[in-house]
Amino acid sequence: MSGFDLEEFLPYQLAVLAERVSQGLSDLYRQKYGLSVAEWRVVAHLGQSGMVSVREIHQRAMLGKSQVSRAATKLEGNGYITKTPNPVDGRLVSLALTDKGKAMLAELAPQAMAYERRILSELDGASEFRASVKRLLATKGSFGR
Amino acid sequence: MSGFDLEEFLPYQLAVLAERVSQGLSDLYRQKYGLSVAEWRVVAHLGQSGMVSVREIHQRAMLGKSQVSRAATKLEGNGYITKTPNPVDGRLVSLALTDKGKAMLAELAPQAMAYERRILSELDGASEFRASVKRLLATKGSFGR
DNA sequence: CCATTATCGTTGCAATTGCAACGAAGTCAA
DNA sequence: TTGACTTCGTTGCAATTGCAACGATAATGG
Repeated sequence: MSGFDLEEFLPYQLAVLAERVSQGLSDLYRQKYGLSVAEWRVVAHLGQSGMVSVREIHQRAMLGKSQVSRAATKLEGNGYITKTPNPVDGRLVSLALTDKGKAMLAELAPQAMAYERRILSELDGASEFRASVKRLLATKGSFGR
Repeated sequence: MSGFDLEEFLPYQLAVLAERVSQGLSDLYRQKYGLSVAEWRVVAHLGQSGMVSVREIHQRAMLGKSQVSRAATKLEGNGYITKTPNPVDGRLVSLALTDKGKAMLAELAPQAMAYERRILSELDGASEFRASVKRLLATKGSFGR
């Protein structure tokens, strides 16, 4: 009717694709460990960063402050991470993986990477696709304003 | 620490990218018409399909039944669409744009397409990127199971 | 024709979420 | 040092969401 086709519209396609990919991945860590997306991201981030504040994860993992705070509380309750006040700056709370948390990540990480490989194997020009994604992500600030 | 880098992880990148793109777009239609994402998708879908049932949109626009139902109710309340029981199958509710709804879409569609162009202009191999996205979307069913 | 089963859209409810407000802690300037 | 201002993390609250249950309608099978 109008010259607008939702199914050919990039923002829509990206939303659907991201949702699908995220869903498939979440099956991995939800089934076995009951993690939410936010919890998974916190754990994954801690895996590479060692000991970080809530704020740092909030910024780098694209999660709201509340999400990180609540995810951290729950992860602590399950024994996957520790929360300790930063001795230098009392406002900060340092998060770190426990041994149990590390073990969980050690099991999940290979599966996650295999999942990623499975997705990319659908593509011929996978490397160019990834480059495009990174290129778009590098555009700081929403595209709109 | 572990060999897992969240920021280089495709599912994460896709989620962030989709969120960003969606956010920028939503600024367009939220500011002027107060539409939610679900409402926008319903309107956009109706723009090309004419008269469709709730269920059809539910399937094709990747929205939950509840989302479509509630979006439709609100859109009807604002005078953008009509809801009429299907005379052939009494279970179905046919949705269609009103003139007011068509006018809104006629104004928003060009802006949305311009926004899409702006995003793609960030890329050199834009067409290949789009092809990859479509290719991945064509993979029916979550990648996981 | 009737009984069973399936489908559609709505709605109640519980869980999740974002937002704003808050207290605690730190910074800065006078 | 003190007072105003900023930053960090948590929490209360309202809004949004998904899920399941429901009533209404249609399809199926005997």
